[in-house]
Amino acid sequence: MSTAGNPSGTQAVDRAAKLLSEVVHSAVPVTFTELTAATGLAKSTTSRLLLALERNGLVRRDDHGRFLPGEMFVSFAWRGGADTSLVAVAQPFLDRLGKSTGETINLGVANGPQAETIAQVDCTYLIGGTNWVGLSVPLHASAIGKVLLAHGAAQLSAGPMARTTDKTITSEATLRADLAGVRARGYAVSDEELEPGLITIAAPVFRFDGTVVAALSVSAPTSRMKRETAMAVARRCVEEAAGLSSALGYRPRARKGA
Amino acid sequence: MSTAGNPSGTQAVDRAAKLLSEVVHSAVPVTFTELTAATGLAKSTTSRLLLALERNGLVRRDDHGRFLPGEMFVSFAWRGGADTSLVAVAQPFLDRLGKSTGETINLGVANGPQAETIAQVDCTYLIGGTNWVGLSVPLHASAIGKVLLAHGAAQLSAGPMARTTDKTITSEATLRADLAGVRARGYAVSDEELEPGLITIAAPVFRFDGTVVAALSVSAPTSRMKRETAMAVARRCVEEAAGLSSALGYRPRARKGA
DNA sequence: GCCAGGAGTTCCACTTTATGGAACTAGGTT
DNA sequence: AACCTAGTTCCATAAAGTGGAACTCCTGGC
Repeated sequence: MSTAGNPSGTQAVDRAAKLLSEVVHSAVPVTFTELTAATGLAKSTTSRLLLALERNGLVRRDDHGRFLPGEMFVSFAWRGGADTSLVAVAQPFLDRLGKSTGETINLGVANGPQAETIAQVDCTYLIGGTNWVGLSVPLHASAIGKVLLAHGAAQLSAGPMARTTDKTITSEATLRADLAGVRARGYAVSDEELEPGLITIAAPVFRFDGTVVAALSVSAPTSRMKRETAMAVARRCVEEAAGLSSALGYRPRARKGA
Repeated sequence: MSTAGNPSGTQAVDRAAKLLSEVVHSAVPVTFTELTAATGLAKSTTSRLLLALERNGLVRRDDHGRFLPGEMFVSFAWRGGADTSLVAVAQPFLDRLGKSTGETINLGVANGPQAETIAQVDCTYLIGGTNWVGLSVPLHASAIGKVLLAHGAAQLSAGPMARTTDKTITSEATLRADLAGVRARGYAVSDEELEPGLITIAAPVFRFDGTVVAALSVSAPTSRMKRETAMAVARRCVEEAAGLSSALGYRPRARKGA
């Protein structure tokens, strides 16, 4: 009647999915009336579809009759769905960042007293990063590690900080100052601190509750990462990390979602 | 054609939901063919419905074209859907336990060095527990706390253990022995260890990965909780806790789900 | 206690939309 | 190259979904 133009014939399912999406993406329980308004469907249609969704465990009602995501979502979440699918959610953001910078992109998380790379997009040049997925690097020397440290997502192990290049930060005071900078700027830089000739910039990925769960990074040889380039790259990196955070339910300042 | 007898007219949505359910509840990615077989739908129908689900972010395909839960599920999980909905999932189990014992039922989780009550069903007697939701109790003196401790879901704070009654366990060795008993028996008992005249029995609630996330408890005045009653109550409590665990995706011994 | 108004569900004639067999396309295997 | 197997697109058919109106159930006002 109004939306028109469905690629193929699946109106009922599409409408049901739209309702579901409203329910799931809302931060608070949604009322029947809000749903009819949001989707523009007739009351009768909305009612029937919601009943079907409820019957199938896709939505449930709270004690005021408002709609919440159903058993299927909850069960998925409890089964650890989130833990196993960070890479999948992140992929589009990595790809985009890779396309716009041309450099090697990585996603890293804390793994004990190290930073582990869990996803990568290869650079478009002949000279660049090899495959780092599965590799763990020292927290204090890598950009990803510094982001995780700066936001309390990882803790340094007790021992002294290993030196891997002559630029590696090994003093606790220097590191502390650097981490403060990371928080202030919104991104971390490792300028030949891990390997000579390698510059990496990394930005934090936040979860719904504001905690940092991962870091997104761009790595390039010093030859391709001059000061001005670095600024632009850092901005893009922060942008994509913010996009990913948002996909994970992070809402920067507001407490109640739209 | 076969299933027949739908309460009301929503075939397409029901079928789509069934497909979705297969995908979400499977431990591993599901192939197109498995889905046609599992649901008994025509290839063309399956194809159209899956396309619709995919278009709406309810399923996605891995690189082999197999189906996985989509962005909507992942996003829900990352937003902490699990954290906020334990009570909702648990409610039916609490209610059932409350109905069959008539006593005060609680659900508790670890909160720092204490056990916090997050849900309750009031007892059917005039004399019984007041409202404990939101209250935190010492780990070593409460049944819920002992369950959490016994399964590594909570850690005692460093200081000495506070005595609240003359039966409170305050020696580390005694507590350690008691916790071993909790693991062996499958439930914990606090017999006037928190408050004189109060007996509580608690059983662990497991998550998909076998870790304990909460404890389910039955509390009664000593006057109503004699030895034989206690045994029956403990059995019911363990039963319901197991049911709840199962709802959270926990599969006791098997690794692969049904 | 009764009536008014809002919220949601059920009914039913209408017709749009989903259905499934068959034809078709895309990979992979012998 | 011929032959499977897996999956998508087509299309006539009819079954399923649609929405307006009637109906039921609450809730609050007076």
